[in-house]
Parts: sequence; structure tokens; C-alpha cells
Amino acid sequence: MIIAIVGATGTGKSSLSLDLAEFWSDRGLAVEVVNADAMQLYRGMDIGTAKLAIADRRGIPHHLIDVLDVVDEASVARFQTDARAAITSIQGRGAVPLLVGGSGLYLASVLTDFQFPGTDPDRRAHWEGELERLGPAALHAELERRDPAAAAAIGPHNGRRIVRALEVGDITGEPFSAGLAARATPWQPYRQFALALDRDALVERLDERVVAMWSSGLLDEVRELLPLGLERGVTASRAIGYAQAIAQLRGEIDQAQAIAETQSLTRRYARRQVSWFRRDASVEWLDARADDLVAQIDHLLEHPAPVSMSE
RNA sequence: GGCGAGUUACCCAAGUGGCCAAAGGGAUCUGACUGUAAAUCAGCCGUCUACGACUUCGGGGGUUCGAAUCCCUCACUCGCCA
Repeated sequence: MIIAIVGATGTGKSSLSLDLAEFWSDRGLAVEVVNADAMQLYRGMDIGTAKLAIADRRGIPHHLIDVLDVVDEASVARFQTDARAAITSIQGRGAVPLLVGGSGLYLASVLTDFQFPGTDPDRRAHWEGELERLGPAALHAELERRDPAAAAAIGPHNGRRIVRALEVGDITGEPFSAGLAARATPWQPYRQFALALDRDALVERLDERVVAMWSSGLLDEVRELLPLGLERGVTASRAIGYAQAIAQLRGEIDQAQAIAETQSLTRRYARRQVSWFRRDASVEWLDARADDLVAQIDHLLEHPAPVSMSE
């Protein structure tokens, strides 16, 4: 059994995971946390990702944090493999794996039977070059010819996903099926709990958190990451807050703009997260502000998973 | 006190007689999502008894078949001169 704590950024997943882990440890059940946040994978990106400092982890083992260098490209497929390996080994120790994070695709890839068709750097580079050269519309037309269903599902402007669909087509020789997530079967039995917080409260927290990031040294952190190649990192350099801090350090925008922009992107991100989790019927929603979340979850776990319903 | 500029939908901002419910951007909201996912992309965005109707472009009045666009007037904001 895997327990997952999910939800939008800033809803209190980390601290809940610690409380849960302690609660169960007190009852003789060891818990280990597996991070499911795409950006906390990166070593050195601490402040901007709201990463739990080692000192704050209350002695609970955490996996898949700080496993990538800033120049590495994150990948769901690799995460799936690594996370499952971590989970298996935790279970081998007789402990409960607690998957905690807000990256929807990453979570789904571990929890359910996602099968990635593989990747081919040459094909990928080819199509990315074409995208650059011809633009998304032309590539979409190409995809239309090869895989009309995927083309229709992806749309004519989504360059990133068009490229991937073409790449997959090249690799497998078969059409790239998009949109299967809804009916995924579990990799292992799991329960997924999402923390819900109403918009106003969340925005307030998020806005404050961004300001706090700046005042607690995000810029210094970025200054240290630049020599390590942060700007070259395809994934890391785009992290919300980091991109803005970089722009500020370059003198392209001032601090007020950097903060305002980060706040707005964070808000938008949280919205996308919620929309991802909302359509996942296996998610069990809890009020983030309840003060007995641990007890609630503990109680829910003694009962069979509900059959979706609830809005 | 004098002269000039301005007042457009939640915000910024185009629009100078019909093709304007009103360009564009932002924000909000909704959604998609199988190897960059904190990514990438889509829709909505005056109101409604919604393929049609109704009310909008600072207030009031006027010209006109027809006005956000022209005229008069009032209010407010801003710049320069006092």
C-alpha cells in the first residue's frame, strides 16, 4: 500500500506528511517519504522550491530529494523508475511509503500503470529542429497526417507535445495515444489524499511565501547556482521564482516585478494542479485547514477507498 | 486664475460616424495533459429566458437614418504657465 499526499503548492503537504509519519511511528509503523515534486529533485534549489531542510525532517527518511544537478533534465520516466525502486525498497524494510508532492504527472506515473513509449534523442532533436524551423502549425499538419487522433487531442499550437507525439510515432511506428490517464489501473494499491484550500486563503499564503523567499535569500541561492549552470538547465531554469530571480540578477526586471511575476505564476500553477487532481477520481479531498488531518487520514485508511463521487 | 491633455469593460490600453459588445495585453475563471509537467497548450472573459435579445465607452443634453467616435454643457484627473 502506498499513501500519497497531494494537492496544490502551499497547502501544507510537507508538514502534514511529517505529522503523519510521526503519528504512525509512535504506533510502531515506520514511514519513509518519497518526494513527488519535480523541482525538489534538484540539488541546491531549496528556498524557491519550499524544500524541507534536512534539519526539519524530524529524522524521517526522505527519498528523491536532491538527486539531480541543475543542468540535468528532469524526466517523468526516470522518476517513475526511481520512485518505484524507492518504494519497493521502503516496503522491503517493512515501512510505509508516503509519496508527497504536487507534480500530477509524476504522481500518476508512479501510482498507475503508465507506460512510456521511450525516447530517442535523435528523433527528438530532429523534431525540435523542425519545430524551430517550421513552427508548430507545420508540425501539427505532419502529425495530422500520421496520427489524426493525437493531432486533434493536442491542438495546433502545442509545440512541445506535438514534438513528443511525432517522436513516439517514429519510435513505435504506432499512433501515440493521448488521454488515457482517466482509466489507469493501479501499479500497487494506493490511497491518494489531496489537501484543498479555498482560493483566497491559498493566494494569501502563496503571496506571502513568495515574498518570504526573496527575503530569505533566494537571490543568493540563485547566485550560487549560476556557476553550476542553472541557466543552461532546460528544466531547472524555468522553475517558478528561479526564472524571475535570474532575470532580476541580469537586471532585466526589478525586484518588485520579479516578486509580482512569481506570485502570479505560482497562482496559475496552483490552479493547474487543482485541475489535474480534480479529474482524478481516486483522490480523496480533505480540508487543508482542518486541525485533525492526521486523525482523519488514519481513520479513512481503515475504510475501503470510496468510489470517487464527491465534487 | 490661464492654457493644454485626458476620462473606454476588473486593470492597462486601442479605437475619431456604420464592418464595435468594442483590437491588444494583464488579472480572474474553466479545461487539456503518458519522457522538459513549477513545462506546454486551449477556452471563457457586459448581462440574459443565450445561433437571438438587452444594457455599455465619466454625467446630462444635442446633431444624425445611425455616435465610443461630431457639437454643447457639467464633473473629475493630469501637465505647463500664474
